[in-house]
Amino acid sequence: MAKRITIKDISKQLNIHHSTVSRALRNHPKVKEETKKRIVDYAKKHGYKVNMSALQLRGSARNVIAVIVPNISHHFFSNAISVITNLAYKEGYIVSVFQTNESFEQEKQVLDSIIQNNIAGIIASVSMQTSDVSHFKELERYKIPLVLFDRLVDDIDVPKVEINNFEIVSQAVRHLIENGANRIVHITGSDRISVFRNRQQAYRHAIKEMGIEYSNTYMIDEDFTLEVGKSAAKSIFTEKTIPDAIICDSYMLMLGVVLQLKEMDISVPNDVKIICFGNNPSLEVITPSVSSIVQPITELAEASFNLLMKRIEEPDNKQFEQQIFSAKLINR
Amino acid sequence: MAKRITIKDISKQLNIHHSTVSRALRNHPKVKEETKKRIVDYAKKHGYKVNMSALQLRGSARNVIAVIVPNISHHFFSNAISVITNLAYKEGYIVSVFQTNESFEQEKQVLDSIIQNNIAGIIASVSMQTSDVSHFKELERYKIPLVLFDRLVDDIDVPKVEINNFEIVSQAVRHLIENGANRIVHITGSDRISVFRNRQQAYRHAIKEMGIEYSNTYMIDEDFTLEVGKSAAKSIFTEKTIPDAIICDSYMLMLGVVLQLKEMDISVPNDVKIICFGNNPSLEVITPSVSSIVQPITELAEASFNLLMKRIEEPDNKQFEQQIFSAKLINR
DNA sequence: CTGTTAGCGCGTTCAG
DNA sequence: CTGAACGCGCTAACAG
Repeated sequence: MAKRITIKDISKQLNIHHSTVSRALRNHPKVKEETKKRIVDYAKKHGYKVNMSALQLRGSARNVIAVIVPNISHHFFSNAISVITNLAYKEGYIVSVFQTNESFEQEKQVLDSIIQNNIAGIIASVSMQTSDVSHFKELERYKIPLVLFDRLVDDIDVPKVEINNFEIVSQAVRHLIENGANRIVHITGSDRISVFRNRQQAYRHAIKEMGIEYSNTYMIDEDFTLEVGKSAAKSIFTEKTIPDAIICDSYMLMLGVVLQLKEMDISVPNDVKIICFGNNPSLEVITPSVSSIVQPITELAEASFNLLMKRIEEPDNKQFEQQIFSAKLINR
Repeated sequence: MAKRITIKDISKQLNIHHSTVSRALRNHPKVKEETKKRIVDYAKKHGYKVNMSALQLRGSARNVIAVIVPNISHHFFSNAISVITNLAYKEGYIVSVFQTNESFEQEKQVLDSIIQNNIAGIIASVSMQTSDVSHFKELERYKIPLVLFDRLVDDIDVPKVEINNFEIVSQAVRHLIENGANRIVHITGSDRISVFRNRQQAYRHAIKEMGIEYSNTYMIDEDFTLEVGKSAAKSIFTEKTIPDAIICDSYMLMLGVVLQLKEMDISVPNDVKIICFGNNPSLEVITPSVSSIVQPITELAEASFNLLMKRIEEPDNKQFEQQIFSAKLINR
């Protein structure tokens, strides 16, 4: 049962004290070049690798960043994770991903295991079912910095990164109305989450402002899957008054909606215009064509990461920035 | 600077030796119920959490699984990661994701940092530029179990999970030819990777078998992006003989191809039929319509995870299973 | 320049 | 049933 080689193994073999070996490997100035060379050569030859667990235990290093998202496989989140992973890697961090599956319970468990694992910092998008945030507040006690992105909650004071949800949805509503719509439905997430709450407020505010009476907010508080989108469309389009436009807060939901409308022989965009949130390049070739709100995912992810780094470097700076990036409406 | 609470802190407060505290928290039988209760209550009240780094250092626990993929944001991989993360979580593991960006160098570095971090096991899909596998072989020395999935390499003896690439591509070729195609181009990855090599062999074998002369394998050994797909199409469709069908090994490449053909006013599927690999639900609503080869991602991910668990539980069992799952051709 | 010592948090001896 | 001692791998402080 070969064990992994340690600093002590090297020290025994070379008859040098293990602290000297440690110094040599850390490139400490006060080690004779010759012994340093011997040590480094031996280490390389025998595949010595530091044991991070030991460093973590000593408190001298925390090299893992946690990213918490509701669903890794959603295009928006997987892109964000991809960007964060590359940035983190450059800074010497590893990324662990955690998936809450939109469940409050799982989110709490996830935070638990993060605390157990000596993690350097967290970038999180909260689950749809999160209302109570005490589990996030608990992180303070363990001095684990937290940055929220996209799916924010209000009652917690940490750096936050989001897009201009209010403005972009207002713009979307105006755009639809100017193009003849007057029965717009908004398919969205739980109003516990500020992203969705802001969008809902924008929606209501804008249709009122434009003098429209019809208002229909269809709230979904589970994972945004294609199936959920289908059943949303089914229920919306069997009401007495059916809409002539849809604003959909998720790409996946939109796919479901489009498929359902196809089945019901409702034509897009003739009978119903659709605008959805989403950067999926497939949108370019999707028919019927759907306008979309493109989010600057890379910028969001970069900003989140940079804010986290700042928090890690200056743990006592309690000035929490809130950064807002602009999404763009692409008309198709 | 509040530190995190440890077993010793509890022991001091309660005037009990820390070893007893440890036993109580691990629910060791020989601790008086009363003291156990005192300890557990105190621990819960003050938010005690085990320090995993300490456990790892002692060698009593490794609770992190690494997943290595070329690009996290590709639908196939993000789905696999999502499935693996959920399974791992149930078994008490955390998942760290690593992205090689299709680079051999980064893959080597990734393995380095995995070794440093005392990781329990690895599920990997190799990068496009990987030919030499010595960095993977090095894992043996550190007793870190490895399972390869989807993107395999031959010269290494570990459990492997893949789909029936040869059969499904043969089937795709036959399907195209039976539907009138006789100039099929295959847009694929590097032949260093067995997935792509198998598909290329299947392609060549099948067109030969069907008595077709035209043969065109377009190999790409970088990340499968939309842009790469576009430029592939551009170069393919400016040759003297242009194809009437395409088999495309990636969804993203296919999107690029379709966009480029649109620009060139080449009609799909009238002028060119396309079959691509991919499970993206967008395929249902993409126009022009594209047939696709659907991979059983969930099964692949589950199998990989289970094989890894087996390797972790029986590290000395050198019987390496190779599991093959069936993809399905969906005609559109 | 190098060796000694101590301790990070924990669980497992081995004694009582 | 509980306490004392040890060591996992590493580095920092101290002593030569």
